[in-house]
Amino acid sequence: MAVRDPAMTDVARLAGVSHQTVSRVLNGHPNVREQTRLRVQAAIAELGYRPNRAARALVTGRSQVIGVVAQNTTLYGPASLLAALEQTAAESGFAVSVGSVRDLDHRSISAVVERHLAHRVAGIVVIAPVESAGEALERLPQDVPLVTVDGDPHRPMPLVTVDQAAGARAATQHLLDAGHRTVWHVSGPSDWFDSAGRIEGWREALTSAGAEIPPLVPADWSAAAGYRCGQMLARMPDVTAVFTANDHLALGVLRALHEHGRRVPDDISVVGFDDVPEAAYFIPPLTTVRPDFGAVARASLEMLLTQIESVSGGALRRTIAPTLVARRSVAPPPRR
Amino acid sequence: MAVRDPAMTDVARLAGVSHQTVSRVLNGHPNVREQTRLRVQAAIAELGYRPNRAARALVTGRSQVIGVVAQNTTLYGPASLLAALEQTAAESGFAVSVGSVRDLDHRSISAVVERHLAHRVAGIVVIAPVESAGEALERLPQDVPLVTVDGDPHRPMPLVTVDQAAGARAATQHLLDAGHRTVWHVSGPSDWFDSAGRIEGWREALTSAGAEIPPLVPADWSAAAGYRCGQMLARMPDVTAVFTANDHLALGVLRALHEHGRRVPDDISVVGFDDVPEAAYFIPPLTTVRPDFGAVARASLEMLLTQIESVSGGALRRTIAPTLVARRSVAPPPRR
DNA sequence: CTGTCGGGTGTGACCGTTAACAAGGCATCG
DNA sequence: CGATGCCTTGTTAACGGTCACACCCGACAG
Repeated sequence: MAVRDPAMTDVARLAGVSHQTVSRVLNGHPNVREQTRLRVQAAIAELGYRPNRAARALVTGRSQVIGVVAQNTTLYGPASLLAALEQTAAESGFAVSVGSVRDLDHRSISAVVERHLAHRVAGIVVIAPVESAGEALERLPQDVPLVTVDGDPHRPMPLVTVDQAAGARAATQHLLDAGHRTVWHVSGPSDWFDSAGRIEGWREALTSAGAEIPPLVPADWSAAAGYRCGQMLARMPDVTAVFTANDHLALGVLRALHEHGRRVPDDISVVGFDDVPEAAYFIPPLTTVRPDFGAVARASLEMLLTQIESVSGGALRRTIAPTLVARRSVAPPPRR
Repeated sequence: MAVRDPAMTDVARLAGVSHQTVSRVLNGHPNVREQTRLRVQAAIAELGYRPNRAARALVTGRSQVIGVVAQNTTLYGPASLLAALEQTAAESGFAVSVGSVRDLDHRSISAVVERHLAHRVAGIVVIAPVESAGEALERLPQDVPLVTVDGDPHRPMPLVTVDQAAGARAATQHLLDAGHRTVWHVSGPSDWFDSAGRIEGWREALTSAGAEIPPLVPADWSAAAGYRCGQMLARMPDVTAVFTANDHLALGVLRALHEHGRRVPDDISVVGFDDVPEAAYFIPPLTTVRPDFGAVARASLEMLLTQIESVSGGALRRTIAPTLVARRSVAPPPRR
C-alpha cells in the first residue's frame, strides 16, 4: 500500500532524461537547456517529487542542518536566541536541530555534540554561557565548524557575544548620572560568563566614577532570588540604586521593595537587563538593557557559514553592543 | 589533510569481522558472540567511530528525527513545550528539528512541513493553535506520522491539547467562590483555539452559576494589550473580578489598575493563565492556571511514537488537565 | 551415522543522491 | 574540411549503512 515516494530516477523517466540531468536542474546547474529544465520541472511537479536530503547528506558528507547546543531554552534569552537562529538559518536553507542539555558539564555537552556529529551536521552553535562548557569544547573534534555564543572570552574559539560589560556599564552609569552616589548589583549565577561580564562592567563604571563599590549580592536568574535579595536591600536605608543582572531578578526586587514600602523610583531606582517584553509593564516600567538577539543570531550564523564554506577556520570574534532602554524605574536619589 | 572519518568497514577490518557484524553489535542484535562483541566495541572505541545517521536514514527511509512546526517560540508556552518535547524525544533517541514559522497560514506551514519531509523525519509535531493551520494540515501527505498540539478540536487529527475550558472554568469558579457576582474576561487573539477554549470555559462557569455574562474584552497575548484593557476596566466601578487569558495580560492589567489606584486584590481580583515562573512575583503574586507542558510533550511524543511504530494511525486524542495555583491576587469583593 | 536445527557470521544488493568522466552535437576557426 | 572547443547530456561509481539470504558448524534427535 505505502508506495515508495518518487525518487530522481522516477522524475528522470517521466521527463525522458537521465537522473543526472534532474540533479542538475535541482541544483541550479548552468548548463541545462531551458526546454529540458522545463520538462524536468513539470515532471517534478507532476510526481510531487521531494529530494531526499538523507541521500544527499550521505554522498556529500554533510547535511544542511545546523546543530544547536543549549541549556534551558525556556529562559527568555536562550529562547529568543534560538528563535532568531532558526529564522536566520532557514533563510540560508539550513534546518536547525536543537539539543538541550540539562547541565552544562562536560559529559552532557559532548553527548549532545556527538549526536549532532552522528547526523553529520554542517556546523554547530553552542550556547554555552558557563565555564564547564568551555572545557568540554576544547576536547571536541576539530574538524566541524563551530561557533560559541556567550562563551568564554578567554578561550581561542570562534565566539559571538553580547557585550555584557558595556551593557552593565551603561546601566550603572545611567544610575550614577541620575545622581546616585553608588549602585548595588544583584548578580546572576557565578559560573555564567554573562554574570561575570555584567559584574565587570558594573565595577568598571563605579571605579571610573570614583564611587564606592558595595558588596556584590549574588543570586541566580530567577524572580524568586530577586525577591530574597530585594528583601535584604529593602532593609538597608542607604541603598538608593540597584542594578540587577536580568529583568526577572528586577521583578523580584521590585516586589520586595514594594512590600517593604520603599517606592520605586522615588526611594530606590532599579535597572534590569534583557528587556523582556513585559518589562515595560512592571510596576513601575523597568529601565533595562536590551541585547539584540537577532544580531547575535545573524553574526553567529555568518561566522558559521564562512567556516563551512572555506576550510580556513580562524578564531574570529564578534561582539554585539546592547542598548539602554530608559523607562520609569530610575530617578534621582531622595534628598537626605 | 581532512581524513574521511571512519566507517563501518574500517571498524570491521580492525576487528577482523565483516561490516555486518559491526552493524549487529551497534543495533544490539542478539546473535553475536560475547567475545566478538567486545572486539568490535574495542575497535569502535579505538577508531572513535561514529555511525552515520544519514546513511542509516537513507536505507531505512526514515531518520531518527522529529520535526516540529511552531510559531513564535519566544512566548513562554511554546518555548516550554518545545523544551519539554526535546527532552522527551532525546530520551527515546530522537533528535528534534524546529521549523519556526512567522505566520500560521497555509503556505508557511506547508513550506516548513515540506522541509521536514525532505529530511525524511520520522514524525511531525505541529504546534498549531490557530484556525488557518488546521486547513493547511488537511492537505498534507497522509503517510507521515503527525500529531497536532493545541490544534482544532473539531478536526479528525491526532491531537494533544491542554484542557483550556477546564482551566478557564476553574479560574472563573475560583473567583465566583470568593464571592464575586460575575467575572470579566480579557481574552487572547480570536483565531487561537486556546483563546476560544478559555472563553468557552469562562462562559460555562458563569452560566452554570447563573451569573451575568459581561461583554468580552478582546486582546492578544501581550502585556501591552493587557495594560490597555486594564485602563478601561479600571474606570468601570462595578468590575470586581477579572480573568485574563494569560499571565502577561494579567501583568498589564495589574499595572493599569495600580496606576488608577485600584488595589488588587482588595478592590479587584485578578486571575491569569500559564503560571509563568515570574507570576509568583507580580504585585501581588498572581493566582493563575498552570498547564503541564511536560505532560503535553510526553503525550504528544507517545502518540507520535505509536504511529511511527505501527502503521495503524487512528485519530487519537489526549487532553491534559491544568491545575489552579492560588496566590494572593484573589479576595472577596469589596463591600458596597 | 545422518538429518535437522539454530546460533554465529559473511556476501551481495540496494537505498537516492552527487561527482567524475565520457560522449555526442554543433559551431567556430585555421 | 578537419581539428578544436563548448554546450548538453548520459554512464558509472561511490557514499555508509541495512536487509535478505547463504553458509558454516556444532548439538541433538532419530
